[in-house]
Amino acid sequence: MSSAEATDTRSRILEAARRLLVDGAGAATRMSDIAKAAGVSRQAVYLHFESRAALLIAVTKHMDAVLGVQERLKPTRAARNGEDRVKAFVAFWGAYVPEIYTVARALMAMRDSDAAAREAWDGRMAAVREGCAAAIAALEREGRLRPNWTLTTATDLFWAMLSVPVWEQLTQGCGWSSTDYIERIQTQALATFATPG
Amino acid sequence: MSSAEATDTRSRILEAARRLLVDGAGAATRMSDIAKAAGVSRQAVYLHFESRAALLIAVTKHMDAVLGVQERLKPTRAARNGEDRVKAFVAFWGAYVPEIYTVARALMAMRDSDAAAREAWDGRMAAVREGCAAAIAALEREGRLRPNWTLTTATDLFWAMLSVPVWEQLTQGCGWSSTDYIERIQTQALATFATPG
DNA sequence: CCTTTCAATTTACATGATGTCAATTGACAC
DNA sequence: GTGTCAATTGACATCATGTAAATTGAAAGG
Repeated sequence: MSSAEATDTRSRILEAARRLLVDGAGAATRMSDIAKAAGVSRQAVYLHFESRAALLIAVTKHMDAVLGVQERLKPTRAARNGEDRVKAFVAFWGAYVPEIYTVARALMAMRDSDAAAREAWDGRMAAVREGCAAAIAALEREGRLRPNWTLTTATDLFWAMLSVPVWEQLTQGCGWSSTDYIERIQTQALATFATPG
Repeated sequence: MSSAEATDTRSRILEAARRLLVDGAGAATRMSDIAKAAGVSRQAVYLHFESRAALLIAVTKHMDAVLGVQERLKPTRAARNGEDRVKAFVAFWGAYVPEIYTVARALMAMRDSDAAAREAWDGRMAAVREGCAAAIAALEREGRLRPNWTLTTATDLFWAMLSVPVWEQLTQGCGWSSTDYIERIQTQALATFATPG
């Protein structure tokens, strides 16, 4: 069955790309590396993906399915107050970023040269912003958002605190563990945005 | 006088590069663009600078001189207490980044592919970290550093808050003005690190 | 059995950037 | 004049992405 084989090859490419991006050369991974790892010719990759950018974008989607993002987000939605929600979202994010980091970096690096990559990245980040906005809104509903902030400005800043480069600098550069990152960003977010309990 | 002419050409290249990076195509600026703008051949650029990375690094140094970094840092050192010092450093940074931003971006983008660029960038960022550390240390000397933080962890996080990508996201992405940025990051830094007045 | 179809292969090529090399020009200094 | 040195010109190497065309091989279906 040719279409089943095709799907199979496509998946093999996707998996090979994911593996190389996560464990291998990271953002420096080339199309030929991926082809070799998948056991196909370089041109076969272009048969399934329009461009390097399209492949990277497909890998991120593939990973979301594998990692079960929706499942991981449940505690966030279950939070019973604003403070819990902020903490839950930071905890989700702090556990999630390490798994997508190298792929995210590759996509980020392509933003300058490829419009599709830029759009895909912006879309993912817009989804993260939604999560930030929901947490801030929960605080605000309880009257616990500090008067310095509006919904928008607090969301902007919370979102920036959670950006991938910040995570990168703190964990890769400063040697923070995942737990360190989560606890300290939770602390900062509450100190910044929430009125004392 | 041949050596005077050489210096002159070198300066013209540097200035052309600076102009293109700041006002022109930004990080996408090519060696040939710079040569054309300086009115010399592309190869003449390589006569003065080993590589694109070396040229970018030279541009940042050139800009520090032009922008008078030391002068701008004076208010920071003149601050009479920790809170003032934190605020002064954020104010300095918030006024400084817009001027170096596009050049910084070009250098950042080269980090992956060029070791010299990476080193140069890390060096600049290490200097910024010094500024962060000094401000945090001033707070701590007054017993106003919140007990959640150590000198190191607070410096790490303050430094990350001031990173260029955060500035970029807030000002370019979220539309914050320079004043917005300065005021709000000051607020966040004090809320996070300083015990209430 | 033969033919169509379609994924995949092989090989070659186009492009666009950085960086290298060698021969040449032109001006100024001694 | 002759040597020196910056700069020019033009060709070339390299390395990655992406394109194109001809070919193979296997499965599906009359």
